[in-house]
Amino acid sequence: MSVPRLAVTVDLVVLTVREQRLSALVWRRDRQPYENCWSLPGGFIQLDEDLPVAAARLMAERAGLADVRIHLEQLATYGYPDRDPRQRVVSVAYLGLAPDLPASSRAQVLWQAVEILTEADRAAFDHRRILLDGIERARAKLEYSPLAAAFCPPEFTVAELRRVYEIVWGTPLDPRNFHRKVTGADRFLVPTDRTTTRDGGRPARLYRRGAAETLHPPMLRPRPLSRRESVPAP
Amino acid sequence: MSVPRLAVTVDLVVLTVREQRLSALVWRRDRQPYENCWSLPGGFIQLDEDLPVAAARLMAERAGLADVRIHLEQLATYGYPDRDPRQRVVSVAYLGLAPDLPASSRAQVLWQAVEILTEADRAAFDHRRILLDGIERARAKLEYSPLAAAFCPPEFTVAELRRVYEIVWGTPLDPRNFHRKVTGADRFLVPTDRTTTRDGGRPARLYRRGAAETLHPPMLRPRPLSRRESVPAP
DNA sequence: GCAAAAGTGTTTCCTTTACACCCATGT
DNA sequence: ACATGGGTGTAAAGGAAACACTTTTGC
Repeated sequence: MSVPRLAVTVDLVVLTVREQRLSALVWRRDRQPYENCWSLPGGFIQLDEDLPVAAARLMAERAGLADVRIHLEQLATYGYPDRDPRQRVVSVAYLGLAPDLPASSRAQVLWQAVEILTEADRAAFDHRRILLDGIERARAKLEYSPLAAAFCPPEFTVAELRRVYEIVWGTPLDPRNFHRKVTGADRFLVPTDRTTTRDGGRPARLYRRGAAETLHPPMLRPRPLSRRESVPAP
Repeated sequence: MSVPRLAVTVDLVVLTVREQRLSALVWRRDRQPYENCWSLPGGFIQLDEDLPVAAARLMAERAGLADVRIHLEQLATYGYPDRDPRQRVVSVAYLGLAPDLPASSRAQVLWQAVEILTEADRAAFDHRRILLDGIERARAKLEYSPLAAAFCPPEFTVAELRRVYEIVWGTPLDPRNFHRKVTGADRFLVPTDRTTTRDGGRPARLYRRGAAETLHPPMLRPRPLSRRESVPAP
């Protein structure tokens, strides 16, 4: 028996926080299939190319984000037979978290708020599913990793970091308790000797990312409320 | 330019708890490459086959676990160019968690304790790396999901479940507090009206898996101890 | 001075931990 | 009777949430 060979792509879910919205980098399609839909930036991998290398190359070539240090991690692989009507394609999705960068110079590539992308399904292929998986991964990662800082510029204030959490999770957080938690977490933030007043009010200390790879203790997002108790009658 | 086409495989990390050890299902290789090494069960995907379908098929064909309800989830995808010396192969790894089952009838497929597999590197390809990733995923999943029960038979006691946690994490747990936590977690366990004395002592209630997909509150594994404090002088 | 945002202290509540103690079986 | 493991009660310790209050800037 012969071994079937398939086309393999890497697709990129690149997220950022801009204008108070969680946004993703999308490609506006101007031809079939899925003309006038959006798709994730991506492309075929080369025969001699490792997967993370392909992801970095496509980040430059198709997302227009060359020479930018962006956190990139593998998300998942999608391969059901009819996901691309032209041919069988297995796609390895990567998740990228970026600070608020200018979009690519190409008009075809733009940042778009994720609510707009996910509410009306104008997505090509199964890219809405992939985007949703990437968003959920990002939300979960903020709890146990210091990756919220990947959405921030190299130096940032605690309040800016808090706004990242609030926007990605869609939940308000207490500024005082948040401050204590993140400054107390082990090697999450390293203070600089500089401050800024760019957010108004009293000058805020600027921080840089620390060396932590996981957060101890974690920053748990408020849960909807899960216990079976109700208020007992008096 | 033409689209490169690659061979795509699914490889299986199937874990179980047997004889007080976390064990994986491995294939004993009797030919080149990597003759006399172990490899993970797996195989090429078919052209018209979805990835989870291929994983289920290979679980039956190559792992010898047909008609067994085993939790299967995608682990990660491995694709660096030289991982298979014969040809470029991209491999989508799946993680399976199984109760203590008899091994396949085929002598080539057997359960092996993971410490033995990972300590001396007699692994084919990058299968040691894949196995380690699968083990870490399983350890992490026990915290936030009810998947520990996937290692147990359909009906099990709290103590049997606790032994799963202890063996997978390699940590002793307080039986009393463990009992309270798992029986208190929302829809983790549903009590039956039956008991067993198969572990000796007072009869223990038998439970079945509940409908929960995540654990609230989570079962956090004891952390090594991370704070920077030391004992201050009096 | 006043508004605005940063940051600290304190109280309350709740979860987790440690462990004493009782329970129900096999031998 | 007594050994063995199952299961409950409870007090102490630790962490999170709520929020009053102080600090430091811009205007």
